[in-house]
Amino acid sequence: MSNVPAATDGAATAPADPAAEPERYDPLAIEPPIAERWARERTYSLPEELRRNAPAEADAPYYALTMFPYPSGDLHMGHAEIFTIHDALVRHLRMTGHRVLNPIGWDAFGLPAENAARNRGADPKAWTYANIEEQRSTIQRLGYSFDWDTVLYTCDPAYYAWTQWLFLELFGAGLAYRREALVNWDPVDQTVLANEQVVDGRGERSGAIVERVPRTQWFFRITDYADELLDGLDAIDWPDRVKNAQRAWIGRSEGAEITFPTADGQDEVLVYTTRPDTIFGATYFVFAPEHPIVTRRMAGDADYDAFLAEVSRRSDVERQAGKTGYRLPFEVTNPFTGEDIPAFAADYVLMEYGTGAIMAVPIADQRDFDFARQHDLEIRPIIRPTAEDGQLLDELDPATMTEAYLGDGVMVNSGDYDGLAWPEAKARIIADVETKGWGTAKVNYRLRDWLVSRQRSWGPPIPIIHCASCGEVPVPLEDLPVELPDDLDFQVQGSPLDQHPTWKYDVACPSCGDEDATRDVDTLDTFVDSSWYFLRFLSPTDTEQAWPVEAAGGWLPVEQYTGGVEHAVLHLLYSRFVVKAMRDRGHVAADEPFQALLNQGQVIMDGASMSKSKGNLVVPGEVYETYGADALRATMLFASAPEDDIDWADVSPTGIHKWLSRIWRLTLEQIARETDGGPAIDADAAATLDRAVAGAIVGASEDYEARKYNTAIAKLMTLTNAVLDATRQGQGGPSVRSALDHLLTLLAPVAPFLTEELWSRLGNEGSVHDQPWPQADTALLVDDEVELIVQVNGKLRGRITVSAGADQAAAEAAARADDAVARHLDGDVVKVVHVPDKLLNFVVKG
RNA sequence: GCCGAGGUGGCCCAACUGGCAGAGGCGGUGCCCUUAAAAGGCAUGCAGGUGUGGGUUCGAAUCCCACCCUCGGCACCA
Repeated sequence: MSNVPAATDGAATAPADPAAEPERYDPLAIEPPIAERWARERTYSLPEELRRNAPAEADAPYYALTMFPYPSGDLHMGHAEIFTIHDALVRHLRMTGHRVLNPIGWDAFGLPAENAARNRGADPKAWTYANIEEQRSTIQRLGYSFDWDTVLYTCDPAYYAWTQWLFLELFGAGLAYRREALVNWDPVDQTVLANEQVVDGRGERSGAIVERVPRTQWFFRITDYADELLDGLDAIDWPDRVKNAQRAWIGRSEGAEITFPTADGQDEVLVYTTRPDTIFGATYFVFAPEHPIVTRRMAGDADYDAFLAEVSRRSDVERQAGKTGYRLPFEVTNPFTGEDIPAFAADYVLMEYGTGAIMAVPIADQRDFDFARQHDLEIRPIIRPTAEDGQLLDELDPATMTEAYLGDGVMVNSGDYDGLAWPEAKARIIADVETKGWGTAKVNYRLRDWLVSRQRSWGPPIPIIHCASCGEVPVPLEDLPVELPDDLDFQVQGSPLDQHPTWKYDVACPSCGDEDATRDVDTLDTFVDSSWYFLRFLSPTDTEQAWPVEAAGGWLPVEQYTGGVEHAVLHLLYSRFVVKAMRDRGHVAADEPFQALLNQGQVIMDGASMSKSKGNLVVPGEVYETYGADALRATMLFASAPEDDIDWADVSPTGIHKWLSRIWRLTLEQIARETDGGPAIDADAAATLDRAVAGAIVGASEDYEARKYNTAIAKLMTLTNAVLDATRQGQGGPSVRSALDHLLTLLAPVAPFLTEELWSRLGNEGSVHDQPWPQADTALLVDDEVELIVQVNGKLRGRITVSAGADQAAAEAAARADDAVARHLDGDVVKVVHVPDKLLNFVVKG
């Protein structure tokens, strides 16, 4: 980088008149010109050849990524926090010798733009880009050192052409398919949703209670990767809570599928159970209400139709409140007992999980227990509880039980299996089931396929053409992107794209040429856009390929990903799936997209989340327009460790501003002394200060490595105080200058503007951000003498000074010579504990 | 209900593999500067033993057990 002149004209205008007011720290004056220069000169861009090719080891390549923002408006405090953490990380990495790939873009498709169009008549594209422009300007004003050469927008046809390509790749691999299923319908947003987007029975965005409706929709076959998605978690460095959330979401369970014949011999029903050992306790049988055997057998039954209608109207919340059941007019035979047991249709059994039918064991399953109590069904004890040591406990008495028994025990009333502990019984029964041909061992997952189609219009059109004779035909690659029309009417009820007068008809079947073929009118979920954007950053303008495969091999996985925990099972799971699927198609070498993940905490206010309606909203603008970007950044980082929440009511930008002002003043005073030749601090003070510098380098470096920016800043404050102490009488000299140079270098990732300005005012070469990370002179930190604390029976009784590395004998002698200690050594000394250079503890008896 | 994180001075927040509890900040108080206020400067721990009860240990904020509270996440998945 070229030699940087003083970032403002401040240096040139610094007053030589000693009587004049000293120049005050004015971040609002010094920051904007530097920010503009970084933007103009693309200071933090990586050379294109480096990014488009596999990087060399010697470059110490590092892909640091922060979740790209959704442009719903200007940046909020959460954005400022995560970008600040990420930027401190990136700037520190650069100073420690890494070539950092640090891109930014916008997750620019999505419903808010469409809602703005519907409610205010805005053009979704114009609305989106206006918000992006506002965010970009704030991001640059705050000094975040992104690479502006690789900006991407997911709503740009140059981007979504490749989102559509990705869809077709998956379609070609059989990983994208269309089928009818019971799906989540959001009546407010007027679209279907993925399971991951439904929280507590409500749409994640709209908050509306979702309805379960049968619809033909597009899915990605993420369940093909369920096992790998689960096992892969062990190899990545993510917070446990995110891994656990994904494990729970994938929900692997081991059990068996067993066939139960109907008593009339007409049908065979497959059930899935994780507790085949409890089969002797199966006293009734339950089908999902929509189970095909039931709907076939009950066809034309008005009473049952009424039940079905009732059940499908119930929300999840209602379903959990009580279990609705319908006694079916046939029975099912338990293959192990030969008994015929009553059959029900009930909404607590889900068609979408397992086989849609269960054997009900009320003694050992809480839901079956509840249902049995409600419908007065037999609860048969087939397990006798045992204590931890295997000791038999009292037998269960169904008459008095209030809940199912889930603990350890041995089988009873279970034929040949009596007396076995249940894990053994489970293994034996599965083996016997297989031998007899009644079923097989089976692994099941809670994870469902990813529903990706949306009935919305501000998203990438699904690149499929429907033809009466050829079926679902992919749009030929040369015809990508399938572009959105720019004259959509957002006032219509339902999907604007579907109701566009010409768009879907203006196409012929690519296969047979049939003019009656139509385009698929659904768009892809925004989570599809964001499931691969980290790959596109390598070559965002490439028209030949989605990403350079070679380069992707070198840069992926992203070494450090930072972002919010709200994506634990959405974006973060989808991206993992996409990378694995693309890997299997030969497009990327990595197994995982993100090697390490850092989830920042929330920015809250007085213990509550901020919102306009609560009137406790703080926005970045009001902070940086008062105290500057550096103060905003330092406040965020100092407030807490990155993963902890920040309560804005507890933090003080004024305190940080005061500290930065102090650094400003100390540096300007030093510059004045160097100009005027003022006195130097004495040798003792210089030695003390040099030690403080070495200590700060060691401490701050460790903290930066561990990303504990709050304690790193605390150590820099300590160093500032040391400079203050040393210069109290107005002296300066080389040690003070060195301390300030080091302070600025160590502070650069946190406060990039102040440090850049002062670095150049001190007359240093280049940018402070291009300096190598300082190395401490650790010899300064080695003491000849150390203070040893002396305890008697663990209580502090004295302090003695001994030479460093003194052995126990020497330390003990010195300690006994100390009056304060000797006073407590009346009894018998039974033991002496010596921790070299730290502590001596006498254990005294009596 | 299950899983996870966490309870340390008035407040936020530190304390490496157990080893002097307090780094750093906020707030408070006093003084200086000022016509005054704000801003700034200087000084000062202001008093508490780490949520509760046990245990291990020479020694526990740190490890173990039980419990209480707070905050997140997941909850009919057979």
